[in-house]
Amino acid sequence: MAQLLSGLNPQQHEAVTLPLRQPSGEPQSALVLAGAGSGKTRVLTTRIAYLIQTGQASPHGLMAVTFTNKAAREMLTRISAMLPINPRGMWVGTFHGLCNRLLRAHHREAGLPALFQILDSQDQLALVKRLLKGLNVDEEKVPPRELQYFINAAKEQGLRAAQVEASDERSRRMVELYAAYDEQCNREGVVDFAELLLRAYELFSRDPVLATHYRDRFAHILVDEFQDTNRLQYLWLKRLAGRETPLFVVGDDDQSIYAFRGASAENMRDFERDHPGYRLIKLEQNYRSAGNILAAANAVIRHNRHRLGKNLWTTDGAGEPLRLYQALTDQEEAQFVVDEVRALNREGVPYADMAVLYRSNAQSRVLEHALFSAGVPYRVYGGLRFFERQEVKHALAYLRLAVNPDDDGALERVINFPARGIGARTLEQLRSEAAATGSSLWEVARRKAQARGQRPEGIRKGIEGFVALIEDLRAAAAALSLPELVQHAIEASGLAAHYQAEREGEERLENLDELVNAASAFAQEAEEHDLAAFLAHAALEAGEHQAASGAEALQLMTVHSAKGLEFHAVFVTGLEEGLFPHEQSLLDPGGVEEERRLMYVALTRARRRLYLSLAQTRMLHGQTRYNVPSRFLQEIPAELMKALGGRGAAPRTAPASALSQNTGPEPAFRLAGSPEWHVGQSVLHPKFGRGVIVHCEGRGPDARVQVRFSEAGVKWLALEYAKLTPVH
DNA sequence: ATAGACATTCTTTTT
DNA sequence: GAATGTCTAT
Repeated sequence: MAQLLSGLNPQQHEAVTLPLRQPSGEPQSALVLAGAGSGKTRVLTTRIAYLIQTGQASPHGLMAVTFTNKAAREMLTRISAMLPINPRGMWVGTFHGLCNRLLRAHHREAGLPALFQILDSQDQLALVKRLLKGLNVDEEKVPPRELQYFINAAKEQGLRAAQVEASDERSRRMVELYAAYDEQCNREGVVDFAELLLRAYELFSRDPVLATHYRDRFAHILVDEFQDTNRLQYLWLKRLAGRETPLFVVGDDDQSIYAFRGASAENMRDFERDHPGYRLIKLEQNYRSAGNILAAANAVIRHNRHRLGKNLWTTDGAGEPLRLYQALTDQEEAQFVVDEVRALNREGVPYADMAVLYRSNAQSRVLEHALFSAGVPYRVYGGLRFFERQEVKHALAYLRLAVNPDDDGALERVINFPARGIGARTLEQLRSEAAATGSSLWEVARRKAQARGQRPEGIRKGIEGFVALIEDLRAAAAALSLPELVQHAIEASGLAAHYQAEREGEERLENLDELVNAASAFAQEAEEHDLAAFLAHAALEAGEHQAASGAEALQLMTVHSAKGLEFHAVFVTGLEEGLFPHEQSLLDPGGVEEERRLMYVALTRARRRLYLSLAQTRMLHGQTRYNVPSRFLQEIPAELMKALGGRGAAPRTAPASALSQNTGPEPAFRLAGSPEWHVGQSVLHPKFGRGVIVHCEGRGPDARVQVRFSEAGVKWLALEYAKLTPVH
């Protein structure tokens, strides 16, 4: 025990050993405000170990919820390092993972088929599109993305279609479509991410006996990254916790970076209201970063209003100054990163202990190019994930059909991939018949195949072939082991042959092999190893199953995915207005503050060395943009920073103080030297050739011109995207 | 029916 | 620039 608690500072100690009851007998809830690098995960895991070791909790009676899979894994690893217990049976996981577990166990009570499938956002969008098409709704009128967003936003508030208040015509329409969407999901036996939570939440209201059972079981609920929870997640927690269960939540309002996804700062306030006598513990001592880095982070975050208030400090020295580099172009910025990274590596810093951070994934390309040319090993997080690759999704779709052939989404995805002569017309027939009879596409297809199979000339092709294939897979699912089944599906479906024939198919084949490997790994590790569980795993954990995670590689990632990590040296790149803070964020009220929190997260990832860089010119979406330094740079006291000179003689860097001159409050994004377009002007387009402007319309990003091209005729072009050059 | 050209659209972050 | 959707030629 002493060993468990040794080395904790007074606040950490208090959090870990906080009694479960208040003197009054009320449950003692706690809100631990844990600054970056203040030992948050340690407190959480040590408390769990402490509760178990002192007999105040059993591993079985405790639930710990995290936001990401990464955090859940880390927590499990640390717990099993501290305690001689098998953590597998413990309820430690993400909100979605735990809800999935709950719904699998009680699918009947939740009104779900035993083998319900999980839609990731891609699948969800596809379903929305299919729905709109089926209802003959013009995609111009109701953009699928907006509907998807509307549905998720409602669900994340805990609202079903019938409960959404619709004031105007448009929202009434959206609500109708939301209802139709849910019906479609039910027909297909599929569940989207938000639905996992909403179902589990409703399950407890609908089934009081079950609710009581779980309330009695989980005498302890601990929540990580509380600032990132949304409304529904909080409601779910409250319902599960009941009156008698103390909630132990850990969070940092300054690191709330998912408000855009419905994470609600309100939850922090509601927590205070809902838990009278709760204990507030602030962890402010930072064990990660040098003084200057913390000073910079504190200085930046101070510009936010409505904070719960927290200031990081350290007993460490000030350390080095932050290094600022202002490049002329994004390529030069990338080169700078390459040079510094190599220099640091020569000094003995392992590549894996350095990270390059950026605001958006699109920025990684230039960096990757420079690193690749220089032969620096690197690894990119995020981007296209393993289970999101098209070949993997195709294979998974076949497997999903083996589990549940009524899954129309999966069926549409692969009924003609690889091509087996089922074209748009055939599919259209299937669809209309399915709509008319209220059955799934699979049922219609099977009926058709049977009817035709009676005819003597029934050669197995087209629909018949497909139906036979799926039936074969269904039979195989019962007979083969998981990896064997995956292998069989890849071959029997023709996917393997298809990609073998394709010139660029090699990598895809490798990924399919990797899928078989993933299946055998899953079968070995997971407690449940049937196909349905594997498919759920694929949906919930899109997987960093990224190409060989080279142990000794520089880490490239977005600031979002860097949360919770730390590195010896960190490069925060692209510190430009419009990029970071992102231009989209400037529109909504809390946007800039969220960006600032993001900046705070970025800065606090560094232990010893922190680089800040920007480029005056950047190629983005095929356009050159001329950017002004980020406002966040001005918020860092100049004396903490040292401006680095560029290579060569040209004075291409500005001293820190110079940064403050040209950043006004204006949204500092403009297209440099963007010519004044006017009617009658001659222009050159890379594809359409020469033409003359005949109409101008709109301003800013919406500006469009109509051009009469000598070859290509008359076209409307959006100035923001079209690569038009003026001709004089 | 299908592949491939061509055009259009959207570009923030993720369970 | 990429990914998706649409049109066209086979």
